[in-house]
Amino acid sequence: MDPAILPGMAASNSIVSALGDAGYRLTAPRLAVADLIATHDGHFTASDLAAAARDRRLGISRATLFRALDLLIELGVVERLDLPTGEHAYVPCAPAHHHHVVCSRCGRTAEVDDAGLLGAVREIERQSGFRIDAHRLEMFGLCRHCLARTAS
Amino acid sequence: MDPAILPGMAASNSIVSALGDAGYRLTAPRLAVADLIATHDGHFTASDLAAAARDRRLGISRATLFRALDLLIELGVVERLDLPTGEHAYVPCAPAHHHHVVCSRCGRTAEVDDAGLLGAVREIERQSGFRIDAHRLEMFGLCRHCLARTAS
DNA sequence: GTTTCAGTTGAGACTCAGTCTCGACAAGTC
DNA sequence: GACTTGTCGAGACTGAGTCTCAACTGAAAC
Repeated sequence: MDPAILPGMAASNSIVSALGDAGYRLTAPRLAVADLIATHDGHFTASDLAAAARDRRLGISRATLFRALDLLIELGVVERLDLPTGEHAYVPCAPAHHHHVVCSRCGRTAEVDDAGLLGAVREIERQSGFRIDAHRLEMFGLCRHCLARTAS
Repeated sequence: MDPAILPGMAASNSIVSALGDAGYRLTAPRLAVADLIATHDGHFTASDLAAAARDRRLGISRATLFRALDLLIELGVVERLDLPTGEHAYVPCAPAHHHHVVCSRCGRTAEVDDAGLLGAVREIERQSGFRIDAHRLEMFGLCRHCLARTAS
């Protein structure tokens, strides 16, 4: 194990506690991945994460990184997004059902709750004759900060 | 050019007219791709399309297939979906803004219009402080046919 | 009819995200 | 200490999608 990975570097972090609560071992590579994710402000791609791990000389292999990501997706603390460009990205988030708004300029994301969407989905169910079991809404635009910067 | 590709095989087809209207050449490979897409009932993946082209011995290269798909996406007559499995799929559709409901069992898709979604998006805009320029809603469930089959 | 030229093609190499396998290691249990 | 189970890194592999390049096509200009 690479000495650069030290448990404790990301002690206070909801991702770590989600791992622990679910009964998974809090190994050094997992803590390191959790820490990398926690330091990201908005969404990130798998290769962003791999590059960050390389920069910090964490010595985490690609396979381990993807395994950790899968685990965190399964636990609901990370979600996979599909950007309009077709790229896959990941965002840290709360485990409850919600949707993401992604800033097209800086990559910041915000989580939003239902906000009347469920009504629209029920209406669509009625229109289409489908029984809708799952839905995914992704929104893209400009965040508060980028809007302010554009206006000034 | 492979003699199996004969223009006219897909004469009456909205995809073909969209190509023509946009000023693109109606070449045999493009007509063949349009025809392949038109014969698909629900969504399909790029490799489905490649396999179908191979079965019919159309002699269309992968690059040409992807080029044709890109073109049709640009024209808005085909849309790219992200299935819950993480796979990319494509669906033929109308160029106007709409959303897709995908049957998780048989793959059939239905297009639905806004149905009150815009109100929800405005509310989310207010909540989050973002200016939302684009959104994508995908819904997954069971279509009328699969529901009936399940019930019986 | 010939020439020209942009648009289009197929072949195949390439990239990149994500998966899989395998042998090694580490922690907990007996 | 032996065993079991979970986890690890290395590296090969897969498959979608892209890129390049030389060849071809067809419409327009001459």
